[in-house]
Amino acid sequence: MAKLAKHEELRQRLLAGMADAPPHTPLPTEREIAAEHGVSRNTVRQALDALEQAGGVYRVQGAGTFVAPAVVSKSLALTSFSEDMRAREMEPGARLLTAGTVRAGRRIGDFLDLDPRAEVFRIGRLRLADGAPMCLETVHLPTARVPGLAEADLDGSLYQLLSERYGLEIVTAEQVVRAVDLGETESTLLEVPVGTSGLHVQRVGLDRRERPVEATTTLYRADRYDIRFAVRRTPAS
Amino acid sequence: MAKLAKHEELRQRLLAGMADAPPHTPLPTEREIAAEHGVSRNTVRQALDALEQAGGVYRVQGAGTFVAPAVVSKSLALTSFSEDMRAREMEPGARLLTAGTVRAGRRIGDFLDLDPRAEVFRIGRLRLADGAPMCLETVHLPTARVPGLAEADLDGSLYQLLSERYGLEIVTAEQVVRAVDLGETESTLLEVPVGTSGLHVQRVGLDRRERPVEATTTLYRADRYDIRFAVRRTPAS
DNA sequence: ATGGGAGATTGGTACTGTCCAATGCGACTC
DNA sequence: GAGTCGCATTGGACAGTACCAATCTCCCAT
Repeated sequence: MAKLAKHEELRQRLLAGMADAPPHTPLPTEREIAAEHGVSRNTVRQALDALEQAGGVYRVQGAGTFVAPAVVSKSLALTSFSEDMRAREMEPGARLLTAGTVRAGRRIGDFLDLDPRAEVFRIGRLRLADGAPMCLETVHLPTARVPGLAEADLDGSLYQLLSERYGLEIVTAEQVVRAVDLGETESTLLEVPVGTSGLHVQRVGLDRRERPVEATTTLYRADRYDIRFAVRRTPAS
Repeated sequence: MAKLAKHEELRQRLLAGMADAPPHTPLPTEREIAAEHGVSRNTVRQALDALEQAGGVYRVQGAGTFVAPAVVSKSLALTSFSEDMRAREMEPGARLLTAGTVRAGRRIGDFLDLDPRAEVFRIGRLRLADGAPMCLETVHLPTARVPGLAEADLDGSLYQLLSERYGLEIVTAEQVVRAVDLGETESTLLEVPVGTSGLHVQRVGLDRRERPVEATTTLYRADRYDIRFAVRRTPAS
């Protein structure tokens, strides 16, 4: 059990306390929370900042802090396919299509900050949800950074593998979302009619120092998948 | 000129200073910045928090704070169509298609927290970028909250109008993104072949108290538009 | 009843100070 | 020359205090 920071533990406790409160229910005041939990108001504010960021509460100066109503969605987080599916209450699965070493090429080389001729490990998988096709996923990893990676390792969570064996922690990802017309092979694998549309997500996973670690292209079935997230007004300039 | 908070002014100054620095350039230490700008270290941290959140810098404990490389995109912000297009260096435009009062119906009533029979003002516009069709936009506003709104008001920025005349400030929005097959009328208006795919964005704009103010459905041409954003790992639970 | 103003309440901003934890560099050892 | 150990540096975490700004409430005048 890792030792948690006070503000983080407080955040979780507040979140748990809010679990079954109706929207717009006021939380105790910051000063009250501070006294009640034996921490400084700074720490309370730090915890509330995180909750606000995640869309769990909203704050109004002079009025208080309130439980936010979940209109459509919470803020987006970086998740693996498996986590994502479980959050949608579906059972994740996978079928390996291809795995091997190829040259990066212009596009992938660009994403991963590599020479186009550099070798990358490419993994193609058909991802399932509740047993039916959900998306086609193609992962690219620089061979140099994952020596000894083999097909045998591809059962479990890729992120977990990268973290535990290679010390590669992906903390940020940059994504580009597009709508595309599915080609023949894609349609066949996803079991949808040719010509229907799909949701195309290009992702570059970055480590703590914003260095690219992994590039993934995912093609979702439009009829089974959508992306939900909250955005906020940010100060100009 | 509004009086800005110190942390906000500092944020802008730091951002300006970083403008033409190559990626991974270290910023001064927090203690140095504090001394240099005559503020406390807390204030510096608050400014850096905002920059980090926006994807402008990254921090490594024990090492320093560094300029983040812009791999594909900065974090997503809530923007109007016009702002969005200008950020993409295109000239925004609009052609009014329909405007009038209709009943909310199940779906929109649900989004806006209204009775399905309540009246909403509906505005349909074809949005242009550099003179060519970019998307179809349908805005829904509760009639009760925008009394006296007329066609004549629909030239300029809708958000600005809502803010100035009705005191409705949209600070948050929840979005659902899907890929869809375009129908005949849609394709015709967007000037693309029938059956091609489009990017469908459903947005609910919320005020400071997370009350729904506006619901917008936007249908983008897949060949001209994509959505870019950064996601971060968030603590479990 | 109704409108308005005073004051208490609540989140927002800011400063000072202290200690902790991760990093990285350099000296030292083998 | 390669590894390793220790210390200075840097961001992270907290406490405590003070004052400001938006909001809400409640009482009073009309």
